[in-house]
Amino acid sequence: MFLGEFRHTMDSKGRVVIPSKFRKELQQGCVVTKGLDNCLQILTKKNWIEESEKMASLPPTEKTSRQLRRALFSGAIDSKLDTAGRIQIPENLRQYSDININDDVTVTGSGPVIEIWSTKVWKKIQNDADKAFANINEVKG
Amino acid sequence: MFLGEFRHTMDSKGRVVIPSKFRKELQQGCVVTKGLDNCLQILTKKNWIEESEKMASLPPTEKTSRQLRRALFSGAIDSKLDTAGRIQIPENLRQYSDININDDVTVTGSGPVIEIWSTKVWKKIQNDADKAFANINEVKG
DNA sequence: TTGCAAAGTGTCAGAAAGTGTCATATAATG
DNA sequence: CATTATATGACACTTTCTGACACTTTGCAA
Repeated sequence: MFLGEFRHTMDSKGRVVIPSKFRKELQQGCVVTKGLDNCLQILTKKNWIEESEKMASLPPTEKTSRQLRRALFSGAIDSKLDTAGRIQIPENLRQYSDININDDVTVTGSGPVIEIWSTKVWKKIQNDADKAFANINEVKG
Repeated sequence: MFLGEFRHTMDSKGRVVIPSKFRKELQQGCVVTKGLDNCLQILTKKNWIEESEKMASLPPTEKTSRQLRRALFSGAIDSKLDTAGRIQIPENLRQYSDININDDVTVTGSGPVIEIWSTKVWKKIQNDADKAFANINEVKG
């Protein structure tokens, strides 16, 4: 179970530090995938296998299942932490998440997965979420 | 399991570099075939045997299965990586996939198989695939 | 047959990208 | 406050990519 919010930067080689609290669970390797709203997700090996097996069992003759398979697998990458607890983010995922070299990055624990955000995007998302929350309360009240 | 998305170009002799992460599994030889949606597929020897057996067992009386079988077998070529990790794409498969000499090529891991795309085509396919993927997740969430 | 052109294959070197390690700075903990 | 752990930048090292070029093979035609 991953919890919390952490600020880091992407180093000049495209690496991001994973908060030390998260490292133990990722020791056996992890998979980075595209998440919703332009974030990246880090899954444990175990978690990934569950997700991908669902996908692999879909019939390849159907168009939507082909699409799903392609999106999931092409957007994923098998990885592991280096000795300094960092993870390498490949070019295509950097583009997807809009995180460039030396950018500020926010790493959040989100239950079973870890999410990686461009801090710029994260702030906006959070702002929107807060607004929505405020509105709900106004309506209620 | 093949994962990820990689940009390359087809060299002036019709060869494409296979990303280093994929090479180990292809060391024993591989088969290149026509895939659906104008991509090319690379299968491991083992995978090819399984696929082709499935195909051979389809009833030859049905038109679509005959078509599939012809496309699969006539378009297939037994190949191997050269010492630089490249693979030669024969003329008929280049035409099929719309990849010309010196074109940009995207190589994607798609679970059990590798797919090779003209980057132009891939961008469109990827867009569709990402949409389908986002929809599924929205519904799930 | 012989020569020529087209296509395929092998090898190499420079450039680019990725990886590992260390030292210092910063933060967390008792 | 002292001690430990963590984060970050710097740098060296390794791997991979790419383009170039030469060699081999094939098919065709003189």
